[in-house]
Amino acid sequence: MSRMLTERTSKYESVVTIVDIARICNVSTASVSRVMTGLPGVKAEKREQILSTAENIGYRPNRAARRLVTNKSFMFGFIASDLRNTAYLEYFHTLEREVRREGYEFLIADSEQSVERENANIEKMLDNRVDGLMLFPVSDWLGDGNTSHLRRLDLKPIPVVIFGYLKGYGFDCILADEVAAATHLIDHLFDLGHRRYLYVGLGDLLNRPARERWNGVKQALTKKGLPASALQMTSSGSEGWSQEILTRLTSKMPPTAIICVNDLVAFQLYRPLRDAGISVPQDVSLCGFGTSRIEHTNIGDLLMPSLTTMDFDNEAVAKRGAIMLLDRLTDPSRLPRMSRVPGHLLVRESTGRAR
Amino acid sequence: MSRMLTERTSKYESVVTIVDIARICNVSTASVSRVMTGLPGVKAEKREQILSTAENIGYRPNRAARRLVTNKSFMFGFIASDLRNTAYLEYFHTLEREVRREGYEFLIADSEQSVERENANIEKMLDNRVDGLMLFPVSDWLGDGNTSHLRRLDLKPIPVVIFGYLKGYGFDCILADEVAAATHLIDHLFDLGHRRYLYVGLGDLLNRPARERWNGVKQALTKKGLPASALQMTSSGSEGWSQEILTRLTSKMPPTAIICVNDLVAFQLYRPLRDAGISVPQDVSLCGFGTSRIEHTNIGDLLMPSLTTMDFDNEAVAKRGAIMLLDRLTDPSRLPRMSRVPGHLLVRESTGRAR
DNA sequence: TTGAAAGCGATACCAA
DNA sequence: TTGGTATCGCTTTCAA
Repeated sequence: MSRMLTERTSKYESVVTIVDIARICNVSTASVSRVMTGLPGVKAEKREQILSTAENIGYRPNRAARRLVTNKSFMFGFIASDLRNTAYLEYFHTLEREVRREGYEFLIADSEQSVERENANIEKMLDNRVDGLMLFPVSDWLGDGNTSHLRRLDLKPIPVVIFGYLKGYGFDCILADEVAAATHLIDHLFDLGHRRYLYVGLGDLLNRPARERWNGVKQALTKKGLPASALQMTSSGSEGWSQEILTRLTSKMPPTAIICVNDLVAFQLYRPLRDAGISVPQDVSLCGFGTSRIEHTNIGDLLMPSLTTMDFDNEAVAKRGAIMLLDRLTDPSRLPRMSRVPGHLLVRESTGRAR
Repeated sequence: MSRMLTERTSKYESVVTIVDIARICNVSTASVSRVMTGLPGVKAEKREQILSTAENIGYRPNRAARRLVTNKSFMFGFIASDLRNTAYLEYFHTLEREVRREGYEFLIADSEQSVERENANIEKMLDNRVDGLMLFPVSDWLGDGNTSHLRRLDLKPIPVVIFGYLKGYGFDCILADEVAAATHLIDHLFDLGHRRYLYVGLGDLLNRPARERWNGVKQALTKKGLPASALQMTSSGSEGWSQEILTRLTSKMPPTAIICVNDLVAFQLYRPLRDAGISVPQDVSLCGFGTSRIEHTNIGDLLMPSLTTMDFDNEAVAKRGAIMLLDRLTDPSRLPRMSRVPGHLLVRESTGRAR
């Protein structure tokens, strides 16, 4: 602290407070505060003077002090289940834009797929008295139903929007409609004449979106009276499972359409299929879920053939989520909602008529 | 505020403070504070009692109050020049890991390529009294030298690390060595027998990394006594410029190697080249800069042929940046440094011997 | 329309 | 090893 004071006498500007302004303008700190917070009850002339001296001496309100007395932080918390996933960027970007005009700042934390870390992050956010929380729950990825630590959060009078699926709590939820997406995809393939399908999952037996996609595929096929075959893999290299797929493709009754749990998995099939002399979509149709983008460029568009996929509009999800949070902020007593955003089919080159 | 109080009597837990603990344990708030901050000078027995009652009644220190009195925020600021760029994720992820154990939280903001917004973000961070700031300057992208607003930041006694290039200020800088990277790339191609090169930039005449890459290419070629030809484009669609490239490739003395300003630009050439019947690397070698990753998967690896590129280790950059910040935190008087991290060449299928 | 003063919830100094 | 208390910068009654 004392070093701080000596530093202030060095090259650094000193920090000014409302007391300085009050002294200069010969008014009370109360009046300065009224002006700074935009409250009425200060004569226009004084207001002007206060505003201009504040500007002149470079006054900036101390957020910590303001937070302490108002018990509001003017901050939102954003907790991602795994920030390495680029989809969060799109979410965050949109969310930030949506609430920026309301003057909120963002505290961000990464749970890295760990329930313990998620809990610690929530505690941090509460310690900071965030005015609202956007939470991408780890439970969506681990699928072990381990959500009891969220009970404590539910007891707090703070608006929370869950970006994912969670029931039994008083939170608003927003998520993509995976089942409907799977249904659309099957419809598309069915219309092209496909009757034998192969679903390829990858190390995602517990992952909620992947599970819902698979369920959606099964339901849709069952409704059409068709059998569904799934390949669930856990390895991360493409070696083993792509080999297995090739084997099935060269069997007596091979699948004519392959549905991958996500675009990335589909991408990894391009090379093994080409090396085996199997053409897409002439020999087999290929499609995925969710669009992999890098700076506005769809990777699935670049590949040859370009990949048919069920795209989810992350921006739309984020916008709806932001609205949910803002709504709850103004009316904390409203009933919690769960909202599912439909995806849309991007038909590209990788799907064609069944041979 | 009154609503808050009524709410506290409803389903929500009430908020506890050190006063509550002090009363229950029959000690002063000073002692409680000492225990909570881990300071010595409290008898073991009392310490135990305080700790357990704190645990029991669910006490959590109020960050705002602590910040106000200590004049430290225990927060770092992270200002990205454009968060839509996925590279920031890798940076943030690593930075967060590196400083997490020190107990810092993260305030995040997006400048969206706007100097005005960058300045507003800096003000926000200062208002929050962040203990350190990681700034990706917009000037690196706009290249208009508009950095005067950073002077005010330079006058503050707060550690800042610039992730990018900036001179004339007292900040530490960390960035990738683009010129050396370009040199390596040329060396690689030269060794393969290439003598006629085409550099393809895209809407990045002002973008600092792109400029440095082009400069590096020019320098390297000049040193070898070779001419350099560049194509600078501003359109975002690949239509016009890819046509121009095809024209050059079918001219009398066509380039045998194409160097793209980044991987994404290279990706967009795959289709037009294939459609024109030009094979890579048989007819022309192709390479880029920077690796485009989606969740650990290198896109350049998936494409056929896979793309040769100069990769930059964002994790290494982030780690060095974190160390710089931590170093300056402990010794504010050290001289500012500028550190360049070398890239490394990923030789893949898209480059081969000159024909 | 104004100002005096009482907090907000911690920390840290000083005396005991 | 303790406790009393001033303090951080601001908001917000309450009286004037």
